Amino acid sequence: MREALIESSDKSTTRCAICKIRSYSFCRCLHDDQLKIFSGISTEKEFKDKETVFLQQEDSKHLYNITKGNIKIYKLLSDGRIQIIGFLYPGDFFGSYKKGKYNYSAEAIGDVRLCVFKQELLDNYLEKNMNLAKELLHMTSHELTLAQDRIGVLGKMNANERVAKFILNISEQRARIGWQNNPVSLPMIRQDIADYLGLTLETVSREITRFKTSNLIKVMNAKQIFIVDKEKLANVCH
Amino acid sequence: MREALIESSDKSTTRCAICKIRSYSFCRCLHDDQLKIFSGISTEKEFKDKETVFLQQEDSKHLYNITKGNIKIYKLLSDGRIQIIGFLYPGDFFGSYKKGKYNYSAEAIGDVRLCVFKQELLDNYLEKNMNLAKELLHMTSHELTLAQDRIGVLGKMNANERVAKFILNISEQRARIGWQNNPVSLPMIRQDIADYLGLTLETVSREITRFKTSNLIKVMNAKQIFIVDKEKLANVCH
DNA sequence: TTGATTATTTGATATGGATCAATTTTTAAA
DNA sequence: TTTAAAAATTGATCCATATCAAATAATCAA
Repeated sequence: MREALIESSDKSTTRCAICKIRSYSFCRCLHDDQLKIFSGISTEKEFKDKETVFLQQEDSKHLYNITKGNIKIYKLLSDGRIQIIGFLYPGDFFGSYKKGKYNYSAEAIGDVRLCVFKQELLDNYLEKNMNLAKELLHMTSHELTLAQDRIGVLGKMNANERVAKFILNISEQRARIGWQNNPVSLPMIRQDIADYLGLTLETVSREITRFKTSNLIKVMNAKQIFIVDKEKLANVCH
Repeated sequence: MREALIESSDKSTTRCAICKIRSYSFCRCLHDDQLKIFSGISTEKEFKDKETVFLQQEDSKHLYNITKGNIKIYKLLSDGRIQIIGFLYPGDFFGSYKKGKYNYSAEAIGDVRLCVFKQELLDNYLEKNMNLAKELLHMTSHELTLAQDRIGVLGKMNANERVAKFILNISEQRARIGWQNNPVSLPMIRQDIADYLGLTLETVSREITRFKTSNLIKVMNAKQIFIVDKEKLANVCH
């Protein structure tokens, strides 16, 4: 778990002020004068591709906010089966703001930059700032609705529908943070998509091929997918 | 959607003070003097078996807290497929405390009593009471971890494991609110269990029969299951 | 570059759970 | 009670997806 501390406390007083993803993050509710204090209770760290941020069984001491790159959070069954809970984007937070154990493991996909909050410090700050508490509540609540959507996908949808929904979701997610959303770039490998959708990598590959054959998408390369007919793709999954 | 208003505002000033499930609910953080005010911003309503509390597409205006009975929350796909998101117990809350649409539909299982909060009123009260906001954040965060656990179950576990985990979860849930947890009583029908676990009712029935045959459980009747060997049952699913 | 490793696609076969169907049990109504 | 309706069980068959296997493509290190 190599971690590089990027900015010292001296400079970091202005880190939040110049943060490019703040408008997508829970700290967007803070006023300019609060940002200075807030910069002080967080540090920024970098992680390389496949580097572990934390493991499920570890004591939870931090809350993380993604400022650059993607994170995958996953659960491991005792026999090695993996379930990926989510692929996270800049502005998403993960970890835990209360004591206990982490509920999942977190790993970097590609180069990642994270804003790290110590639990107690964040908790203390919440105490003084109702806006932040409410914003965190809103975002956690939103996470919950996303998780519930996924329960619906995994419980009732077939392979065809799951893959279609995945492609559309990724596209929407990217649009949300102002990134190019067509072609959709998939930073994760097929095995990860499979572990996310509760399928095997072979099935994922076959379904993508099927969408390609029926001209709903174009596969530029394994990690770049161009949506040719968004409407038809949407019809597949609802 | 017949709804019976149980207590008038006059008497309700003490309703929270005598509430038996408050210690399991997000309002447990309130002091005695705050309870009087809190009673004023909520009303209690009763629902009968199979009665709808709200539907997914409706504008979300209320947050509900269960004081008696069970609620099932579910999603409906366009072709009629149902995914049950959760079975809720006294002390659990559901609905929405922010404007928008409900993310699922809610229906009573058996006779149910609910504490109903109007969004704006609750939101205003949150503004004045940091403890309550933090408690709601904690509980929402806990809901999120439960939802993530379910993603793991639905994404990676087979029928055998899902049913075992379901029985154990229900048992633990009941223990949590101080109810008898063995034999486990299942208030919902097999179809509901199937729609919760992403299986068919036939498969659920067969798996229960299998556990019965291999002496892990005793089926007193369809809705009462006695766990004979908790350890072995737990070994099935982790 | 070249070989080695990793990722992806495609094919053949197996299987867990769905589907279809019939019977039994339980619950509710008359 | 008796009957009707709903819920649950059990059996037979089918199919979507997993598994096993091989070929191809992309990436990385030397």
